Amino acid sequence: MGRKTTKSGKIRLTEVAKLAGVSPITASRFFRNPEALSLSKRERVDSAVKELGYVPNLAARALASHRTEVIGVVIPSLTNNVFADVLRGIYDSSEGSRYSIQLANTRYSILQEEKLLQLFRAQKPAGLIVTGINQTAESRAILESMNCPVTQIMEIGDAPVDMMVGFSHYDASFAAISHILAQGRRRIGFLGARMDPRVQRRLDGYRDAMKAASMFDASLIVTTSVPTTVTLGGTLFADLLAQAPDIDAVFCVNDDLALGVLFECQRRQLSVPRDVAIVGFNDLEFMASAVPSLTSVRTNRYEMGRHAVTMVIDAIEGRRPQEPVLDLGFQLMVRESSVPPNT
Amino acid sequence: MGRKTTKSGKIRLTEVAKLAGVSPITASRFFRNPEALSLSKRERVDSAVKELGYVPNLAARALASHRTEVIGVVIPSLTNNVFADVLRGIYDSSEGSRYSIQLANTRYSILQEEKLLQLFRAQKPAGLIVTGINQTAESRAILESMNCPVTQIMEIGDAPVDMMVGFSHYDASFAAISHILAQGRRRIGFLGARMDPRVQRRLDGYRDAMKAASMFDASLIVTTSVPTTVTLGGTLFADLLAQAPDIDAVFCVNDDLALGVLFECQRRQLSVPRDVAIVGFNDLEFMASAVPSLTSVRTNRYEMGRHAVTMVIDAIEGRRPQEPVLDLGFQLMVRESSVPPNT
DNA sequence: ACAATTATTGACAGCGCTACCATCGGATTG
DNA sequence: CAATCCGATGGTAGCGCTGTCAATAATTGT
Repeated sequence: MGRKTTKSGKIRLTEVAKLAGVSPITASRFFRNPEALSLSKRERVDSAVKELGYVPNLAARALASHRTEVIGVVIPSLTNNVFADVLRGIYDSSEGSRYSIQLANTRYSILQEEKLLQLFRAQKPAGLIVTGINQTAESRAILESMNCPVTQIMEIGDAPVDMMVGFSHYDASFAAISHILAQGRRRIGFLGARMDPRVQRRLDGYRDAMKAASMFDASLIVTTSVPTTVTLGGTLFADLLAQAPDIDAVFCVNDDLALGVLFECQRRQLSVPRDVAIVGFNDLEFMASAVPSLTSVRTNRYEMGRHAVTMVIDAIEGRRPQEPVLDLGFQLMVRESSVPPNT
Repeated sequence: MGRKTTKSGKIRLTEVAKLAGVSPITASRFFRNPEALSLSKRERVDSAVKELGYVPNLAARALASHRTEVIGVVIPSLTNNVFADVLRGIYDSSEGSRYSIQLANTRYSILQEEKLLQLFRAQKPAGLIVTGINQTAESRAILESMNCPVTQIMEIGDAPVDMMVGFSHYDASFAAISHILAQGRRRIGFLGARMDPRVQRRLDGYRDAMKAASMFDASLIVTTSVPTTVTLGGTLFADLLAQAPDIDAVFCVNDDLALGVLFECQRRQLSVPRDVAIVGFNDLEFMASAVPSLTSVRTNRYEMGRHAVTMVIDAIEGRRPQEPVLDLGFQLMVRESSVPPNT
């Protein structure tokens, strides 16, 4: 009579309920709201589940409950190291919870984002994490109509769809430029690639900081919509030198560009930081180990992912945060590339 | 009477069928096997779907059909650039298909992998992509019992669970070492971190190439189980120099380590390649742009992702490949860091 | 021209679970 | 002590779709 088979046969909730001597609905509640069961039944169901090796059928659950346990994540890039860290935070935080992550990649296209959100809407996710605050009106309408918690990540702003976790790219950039100015540099170039909204705000911070110091000059700015690479950093730097040969510092919107600039300086026998100071953005791991070590703005990417998931899950389960906008800030990591060579 | 509401109300397949004047099952077939419908009905259903803005309920579909349209992907790391490229290929190829990707991260733990595979088994995915060929016996048993196409990626071997796409890490490493030896270098150090199975095979290739040239010396090898970073490359190189001061070349199991070695050489005023040749692995983008440019082994990561998905989808739909093992090979990208300075 | 075959189509039942409400003791209250 | 309430439990009905198989229409061969 040993039909307590672990074989992936027909173990449904009904079987569990039978073994535990309760009704199926009680067994169902064991998973969704165990506190509602009396201790004795809870234990009986628990051991029945274990004995039978029961695994819930998620499709049936979703169909019957009109809900899923999926958190959708919309990011613009899979190759950008920045998002790799965010994703790691997201996956780390979602493990152990009942929710699973469904990833979607917009490739920096807001139209693609709109399509992906439509897809998500059809799936009725339990929660959603989207990148940035520059959705199209249509995307925003979808998000607002979704009837599930939404967290916008990577930056913060005034009008969250629901919740936000990020930092001010404008402030971070402003702080970086202020630091460079404080080192006595006057002709600070700006190098930007793949000018997404967050990079635009870094440019705004640069512009305002330069204007505040009466150092602004449009010919110090070189940008392109091309995706970032290290090689591109060198190219942009060459362009910058061509149009403003007297620069004494470069602010790069990300660390890959900064590394490219460093290599280009080596190629041109320019001394860093004597001839040119270099400051990057994101503080990827290699920045500390370059020669000279490179100054950068550290952002809390992993934590951003963790918080985003936690906020969404908490909101799904009714624990809404006091404050919907969470500012994770940034830190300027001052290194050799931006301070006087002989301090 | 204009109840052709686009409002996300109650548009089920039944409504579509009614509007199209067919039975629900015919409407259902429109999605799963449109060729089976007569042209007239196909068009009627098609326009009904569009008019009503019908979106299939995936949960109901999964419940009724005992299948999902999910392809599970098991990778060991989210931060490793190598997998970022593979993932990009996977997501790019899955877009436009009916299948969605479910990602899971083992963090290089084969026990974690086992757990994740158990989870996947419960969800009955349509297909599975797993990293490497070193699953536990238990994992392998799960994979074989899953009754869905499985593709192992990143490397190739003799006994595929089902299909494979990758390349020989042993051969790639052997080729790299042969190249360095051909440049007249004799004391070639080996730097390895996070010694996962694929890195181990690179070590095997190194060892055999060195032995074949009668140049093998265990004191030339420095490895650690710590995860790779650029900084670690410098540290390992320092260790190597300490235990074998006479080295004239370094082979690094990945490009991050190689970059770290380059920086460490700059710090120690060692000339590359005159004093030390450097060769990396993977050919990340920055290798070409470093000063000097760094030799590396190019691997077709993006293509690996693309092929893996294509193979799985084809197999799901009954188009099994002639040859279950696909070798994508590698290319040695010879650059300044490994050739004589004055050629 | 007629049986045999093949392409289309539909009826029925049910996938495994949970929403909704009903039930039923027992505790609380005036 | 009856009226009320509450926590714990169960019964009934589907959720929206598709597998199975039978029924019908179209096609073909001889």
